[in-house]
Amino acid sequence: MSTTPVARDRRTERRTERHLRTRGRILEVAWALARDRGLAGWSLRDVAVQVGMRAPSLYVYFDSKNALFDAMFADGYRALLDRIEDTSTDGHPMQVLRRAAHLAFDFSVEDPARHQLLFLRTIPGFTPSAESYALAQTATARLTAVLRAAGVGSPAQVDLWTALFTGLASQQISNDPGGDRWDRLVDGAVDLLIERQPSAP
Amino acid sequence: MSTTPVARDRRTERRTERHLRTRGRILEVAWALARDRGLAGWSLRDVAVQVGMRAPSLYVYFDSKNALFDAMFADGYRALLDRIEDTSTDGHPMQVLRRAAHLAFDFSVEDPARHQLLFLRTIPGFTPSAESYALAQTATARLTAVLRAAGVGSPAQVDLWTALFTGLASQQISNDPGGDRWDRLVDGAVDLLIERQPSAP
DNA sequence: GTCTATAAATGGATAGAC
DNA sequence: GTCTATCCATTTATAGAC
Repeated sequence: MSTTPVARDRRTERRTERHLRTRGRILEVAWALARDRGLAGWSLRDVAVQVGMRAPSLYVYFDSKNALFDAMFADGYRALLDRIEDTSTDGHPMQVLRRAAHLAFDFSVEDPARHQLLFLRTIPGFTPSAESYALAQTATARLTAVLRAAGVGSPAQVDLWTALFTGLASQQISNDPGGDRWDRLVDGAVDLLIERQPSAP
Repeated sequence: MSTTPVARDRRTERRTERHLRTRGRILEVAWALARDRGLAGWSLRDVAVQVGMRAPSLYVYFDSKNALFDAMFADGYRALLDRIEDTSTDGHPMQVLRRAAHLAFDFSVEDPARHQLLFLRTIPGFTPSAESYALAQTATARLTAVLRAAGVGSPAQVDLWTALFTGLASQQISNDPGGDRWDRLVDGAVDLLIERQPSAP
């Protein structure tokens, strides 16, 4: 058995890697259950069963259920950040704003449980950790920068923008799940915001 | 002891009245707890204690916890209907729409738990009964009629209107509770929708 | 790292006495 | 109508063997 520091580091590394992989699996199962039964409709036991272990083993990877919620919160905002990075900011400002609007709308509608966790406050007793919340602020800042660059400049305009498209998504989720009744209004909503806003020059 | 049919009816009436009064008290306590700890943050035991009884006694008044949620759902929409009826539809369409917008916004913001129960779908396993849902539809129809009369005519416009002001309220609740960051945007949002330039200083 | 066992609390709901 | 007693299920979480 190797006992040199280097060999020990390698073992630790592999162990950490495996640990992180299992953590990721747990996170994925939790998301699947949340999507399937609602954000608050599952227990740690349910997660454990689907991962292939017993509930107590989960505590090796997460300190508590709220810690798992926190990881989901961070994971959700990381996904949003990725989505923002993957979205082109090329073209006419109007096109950029349309892309941004659909990005926000689709991101919420495609996963109502995630929408609920990230943008609503519905889990009694859960508050995101400082680290996770910082991630949320980063995502918000990144989206704000895109909007500013496309002419939606003032903080008030950004706030209105946010309210409008999360509002459309919320209505779509609650009142027409699987449909497109509010989806069809997204482009028109962008037009409304652009045409009415005083242009820069 | 009186045994005539008339006397018996009077007793039944009083008993029913008392029953309804107790039901109302239970409902009020449930709302208070929901406001205080979140819509999903209380148990039937909690309600019973604050009403001054034990949990099993609640079943004389409600068949299940979901039945209590259903009563709260109906109660919330009745409150919204009352609010609509109490709001004047006099004056310039612009004034009417502003009143309607503040009505919707304030109704949500002043009671986030009610907003969550009525407008979001966050209680796993709860679906409003047909009767309660009919009440919701009545309220929606009533609000739609007000908007139509004030010039927000098409269904798409009404949908956009709804999304916008519930969206503003949601943001206010989640991101600036107790503040007015999104409250200040309500009047400007009305201006946007009624095809006018934003109001001058 | 995973398990069994179990704590310890909580929850919704029912039975039956009074 | 209200109570006690209790069921029965569930849940988060911990202790400790392997």
